Amino acid sequence: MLDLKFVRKNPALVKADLIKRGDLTKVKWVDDLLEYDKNWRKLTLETNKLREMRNKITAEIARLKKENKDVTEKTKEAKEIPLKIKRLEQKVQDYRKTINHILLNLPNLMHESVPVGKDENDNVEIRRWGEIPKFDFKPKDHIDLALNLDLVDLERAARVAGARFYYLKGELVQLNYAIIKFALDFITRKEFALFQPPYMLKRKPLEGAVALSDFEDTIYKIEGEDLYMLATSEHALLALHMDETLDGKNLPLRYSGVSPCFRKEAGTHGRDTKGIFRVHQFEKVEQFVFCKPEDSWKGHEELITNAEEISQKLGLPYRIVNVCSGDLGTVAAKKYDLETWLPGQGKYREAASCSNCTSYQAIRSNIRYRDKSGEPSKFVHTINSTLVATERVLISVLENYQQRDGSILVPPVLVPYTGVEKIGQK
RNA sequence: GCCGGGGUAGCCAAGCCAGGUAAGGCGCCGGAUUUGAGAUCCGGUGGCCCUUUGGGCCUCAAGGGUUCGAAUCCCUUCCCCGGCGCCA
Repeated sequence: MLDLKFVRKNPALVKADLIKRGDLTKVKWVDDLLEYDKNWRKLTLETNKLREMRNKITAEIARLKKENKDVTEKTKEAKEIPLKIKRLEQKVQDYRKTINHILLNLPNLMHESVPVGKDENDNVEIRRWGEIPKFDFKPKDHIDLALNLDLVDLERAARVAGARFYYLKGELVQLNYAIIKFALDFITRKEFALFQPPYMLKRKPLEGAVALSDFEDTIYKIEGEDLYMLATSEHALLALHMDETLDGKNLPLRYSGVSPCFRKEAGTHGRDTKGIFRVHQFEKVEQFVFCKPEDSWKGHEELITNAEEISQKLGLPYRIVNVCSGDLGTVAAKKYDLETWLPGQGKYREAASCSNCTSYQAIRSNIRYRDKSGEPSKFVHTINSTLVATERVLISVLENYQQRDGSILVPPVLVPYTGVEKIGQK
């Protein structure tokens, strides 16, 4: 979320950003926020004055008792204060809750390079890599390819778990783990520290990472417990340093998480319903960086470069788009999507996503750093990016490496991991 | 899941039984001293608010209660350690 002190000083800036996002209803919230903040500060001061008075009388009583003097008079005087404090405190808390609620629902400030636009159609392509493969036959989509080779079972998955679930089978399971291991080796060489995080998180750490609407739209809740299924290891890696003040000389902290990801995919009915493109669970290797504010934009470029390098090594053509203001999401200040070419669909589709969240997650999660002892702490910046989301990569490999006979060549860099050069050879 | 012991500042800890200004040590930062380093000495070392060379409030795992006053007493929850149980 935004820093209250920042909004206090720069309300016009915050409003202008909301207009750029096309989020006009929230513009008025900024004025409301300032009003609540004013009242909150006024009552906080009053409460503190009362506390001061109480503390003084209390100390007086302690002193008199030590001298064995009568305290009934003072005690009577003191008895009246706590009730007043309690009443005021309640109001202070109410204001604070309202303020926090507004802050939690205001989106991040965007970087100036974010294109203004309404939806994904306004995203701006900034570069392409790779030759779009030419086939001397009509390329199949990943569903036909996988079903023909008996590499997935979607019907039985639907019967036992529902739509958007799948059984991966045989060599596709091997390929899946080959990609994960390949990615882990890659990111280890880049000196990222590996983490396999908890696959469930409590509400509080999650609130530090995501927009509140995500709790309804994307995140699965465990019934009867304060636990939520992990939607991405990004959330668990952020939570790792919740409420901590990091030592500035250890920054940046470069982490990589590997985990399954569980998502409700609410509101996507009718889109990408077939196959394993949009599913309720998948595996992902993630990059996550805690850094100083002045380093986050450079870091953002580094993470997308890493994701691109993986696609290049796998030989998968892709393009990078700069996601526009209307499609950006609440927490990111800027986001690149990496879209790989899918011959079966004849278009580029999202395979990875790289966001600079600036201080937005750090403030929500209360993660600071300090350069020198005695200096005031500052909020860190956080950056996250997919390295590989395995199911999306599986689709891309299947479609780009398909052969006329329906078999699939294994990308050369994966052969050491799969032990075979071709999938589905009779 | 049951029984027992715990959670105090960046870290280690005293205080809790018996309510009355959060000891002490380490680390770190700054200063003094020194040719330099070390040793020594002095000061600092979380968050918030205000009329900001200053002042005040909050902070002893979290939340509530009792009290003029709670780290200390009572209740609830979370987490850690040990033992038992269960277990891939």
